[in-house]
Amino acid sequence: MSHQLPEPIPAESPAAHGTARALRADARRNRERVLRTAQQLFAQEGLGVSLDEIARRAGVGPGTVHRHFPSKEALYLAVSIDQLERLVAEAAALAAGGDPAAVFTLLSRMMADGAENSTVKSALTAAEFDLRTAAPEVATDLTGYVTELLDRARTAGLVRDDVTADEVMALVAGAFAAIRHADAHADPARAARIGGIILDGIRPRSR
Amino acid sequence: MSHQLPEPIPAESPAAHGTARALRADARRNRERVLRTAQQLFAQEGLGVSLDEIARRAGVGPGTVHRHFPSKEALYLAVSIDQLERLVAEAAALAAGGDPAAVFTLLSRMMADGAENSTVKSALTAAEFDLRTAAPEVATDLTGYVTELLDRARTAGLVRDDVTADEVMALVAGAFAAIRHADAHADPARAARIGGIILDGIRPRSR
Amino acid sequence: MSHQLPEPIPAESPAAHGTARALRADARRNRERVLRTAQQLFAQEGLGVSLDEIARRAGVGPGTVHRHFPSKEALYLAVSIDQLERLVAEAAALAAGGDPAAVFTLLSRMMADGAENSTVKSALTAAEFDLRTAAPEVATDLTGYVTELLDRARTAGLVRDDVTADEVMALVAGAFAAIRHADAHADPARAARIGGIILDGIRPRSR
Amino acid sequence: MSHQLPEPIPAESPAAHGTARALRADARRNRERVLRTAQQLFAQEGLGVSLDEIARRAGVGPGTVHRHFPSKEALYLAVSIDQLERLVAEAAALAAGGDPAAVFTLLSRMMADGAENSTVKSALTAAEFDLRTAAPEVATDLTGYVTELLDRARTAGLVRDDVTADEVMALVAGAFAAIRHADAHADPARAARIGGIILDGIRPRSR
DNA sequence: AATGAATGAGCCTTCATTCAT
DNA sequence: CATGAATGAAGGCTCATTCAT
Repeated sequence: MSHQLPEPIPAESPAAHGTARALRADARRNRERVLRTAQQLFAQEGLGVSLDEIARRAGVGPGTVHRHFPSKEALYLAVSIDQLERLVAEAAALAAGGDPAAVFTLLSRMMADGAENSTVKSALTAAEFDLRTAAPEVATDLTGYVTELLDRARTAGLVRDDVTADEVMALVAGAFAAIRHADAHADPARAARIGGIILDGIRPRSR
Repeated sequence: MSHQLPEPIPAESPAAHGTARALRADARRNRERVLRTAQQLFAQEGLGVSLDEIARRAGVGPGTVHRHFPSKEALYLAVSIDQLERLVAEAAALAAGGDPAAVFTLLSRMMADGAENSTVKSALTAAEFDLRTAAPEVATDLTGYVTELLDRARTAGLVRDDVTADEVMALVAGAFAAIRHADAHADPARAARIGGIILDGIRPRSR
Repeated sequence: MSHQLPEPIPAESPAAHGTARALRADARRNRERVLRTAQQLFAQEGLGVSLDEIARRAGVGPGTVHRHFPSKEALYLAVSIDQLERLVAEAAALAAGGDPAAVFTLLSRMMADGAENSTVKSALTAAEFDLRTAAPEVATDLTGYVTELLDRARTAGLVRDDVTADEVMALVAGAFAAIRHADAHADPARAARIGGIILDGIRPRSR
Repeated sequence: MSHQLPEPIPAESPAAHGTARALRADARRNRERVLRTAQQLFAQEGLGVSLDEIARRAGVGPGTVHRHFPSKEALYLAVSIDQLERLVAEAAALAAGGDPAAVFTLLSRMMADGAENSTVKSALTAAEFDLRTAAPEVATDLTGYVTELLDRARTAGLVRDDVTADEVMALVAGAFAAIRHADAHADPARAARIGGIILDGIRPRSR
């Protein structure tokens, strides 16, 4: 939402004839294609994939990739932000509902996402490029929702008193890594068990 | 005969103290230096660091790195194995003692190591190069000790019945990632808290 | 549609003359330049020349060489095949004519080529990389024509009965080496004399 | 003979005690070993072989190779000269006999040598390093004998009037290449046939 | 005099980025 | 705006040569 692309104010556009509009639609389609392709390839092969490969698979020239994403880092961040935004949308929906255990739903969902698509993991882990610096708002948005849901669960006695939202986020990143390490990508039951153990860790020690 | 150590007229030698007996020691020192430098740089910057950079920082030529470690993978594996071997040694010591809670000690130690030096994490995660293939014995040894200590703890009722050694190892890898994600490398207390939450997850739900 | 040639408003185009239609022509020119430079340098210095040197002398970057010829072997083969194809064309033309002595014309021509440009020699010698494997058709074509012309000459009593096409080819390679060894590259008369001696060897002992 | 190694005048040697003599014998044995190994490897693999490989196979350290042959070129030239010297010896023996056809014997022998051991070929071809510059005397010696034997054969009407010793040498180099090209190294009969054709070329056209 | 570790220039190749068309 | 050719700075690795022992 607050992260729209830098768009040259379509209303005021000096060239409002048909062809320009068509091109812009094309451009957007290309951008989308590159983004999607990059997401897949980053997920499958890691950050090592070359931009040429991404361009080839997206069916565009390398120059086109560059026009939309001026550097590899920019593309990587765009992919990450894209994924985060989806999570934020889910978090918002859960926050709108009244379930006190919604944090667990959200966290499970995050873990599952990460298990399937390790780019989310990378996105959150932000190991190589700094997502928090580049797109502070989305990250903040997500943390905000997690905080809200966490507080709600705490009030209901469903999570330990001493655990913070930051730590919970870190644990999600940890769950990704754990699932990945156990090669449990493809075994949802096993991935769920590992994620479950970590979630159990944030539950209160029962009396 | 012709291969005797070339002793430059021992009587007249200007430096007759112990330090003179180097050479092969020098080679070993270089190897050690490269290994240590690589450990640091891999930990700090990831596998992306160039061998030339490692050589430069170790104060040797690129060829020297190559002499000791004929490929980047070989160097990486050497670093990983080196670290694993230390863990195995610790695990052995703990197994020799009788503490039923020794798993927790070992796991805490592993997590702390990983927090300080994410190469251990990489070593365990073995994402890029396959450690399990290259040095199966060390990895097996470690798993063996973990299994032993885990069983002992289970017998004492200190861990859940349903958790396996593989999962525990995966959780350690997850803890590394979580600690790293929380930027808690440098904050031992925080790292300990995060690690603690994960360890709590493998404890039995108390009665 | 979206992939049409981007014609920058043809009506207003400042340069509407023929010369503007380059680009792909540029690429082809570069390819040609690299090929020619490689031919020369391989001929002068052997396969030892570095690709960087070839690039430098062709006035392009090393990457450009790589784009057109993905490996040194590929470049070498391209050079060789290029030369062979010219020979095959000549052989075809000679085969089309009716001269029973055409073999000698062809062989002389091959020797002269080799004298000027020892890459042909390398191409035929195929010492380092295997041309016969990589481009079997061209090599086969050439041998085919030689066989045909040789048979024709034999029928006319112009060559010994016992000499085969393979041996003739080998002798051509030998002539290259002989001419090269005598430093007769630049002295056509001398090169011709040496080549002539070898050709005389395949003529029947007269009676 | 005139090409003996630079030997520090044994008679005047300041250190004439036993150990020095023993060591010198060792050194000579090493030199011989390296030379022989280099000969083999150059012949089998070409100039591409590394000095380390030569050292390893000769059972000495790389430093030892360097002590005897200060550069790769020096080693290569030493190998070549060594081979040439053997040819010169043979040529001298043939010149001492009275056979007018001795040139053919010598040339056949040279071709056979080259077929078996392409270093001789390289030595004569002197493609990469310039043998004629580095060791003019041996080359001159050989050419001298060839000239002598050639003249004698010419007088006896066994060779064409117009062929020179230089050309004959070049043809020998050509024969090496031809034999090599025909893959006839291992097929002496075939190699002989190819060599024979070339020799026939220098015979007078029979009346 | 031999050893073999160290050096470092250079090789082939890759790839993010720029730019002419 | 898209294209894709060109660029050129690394990267990993090799190897002739030097040098401490």
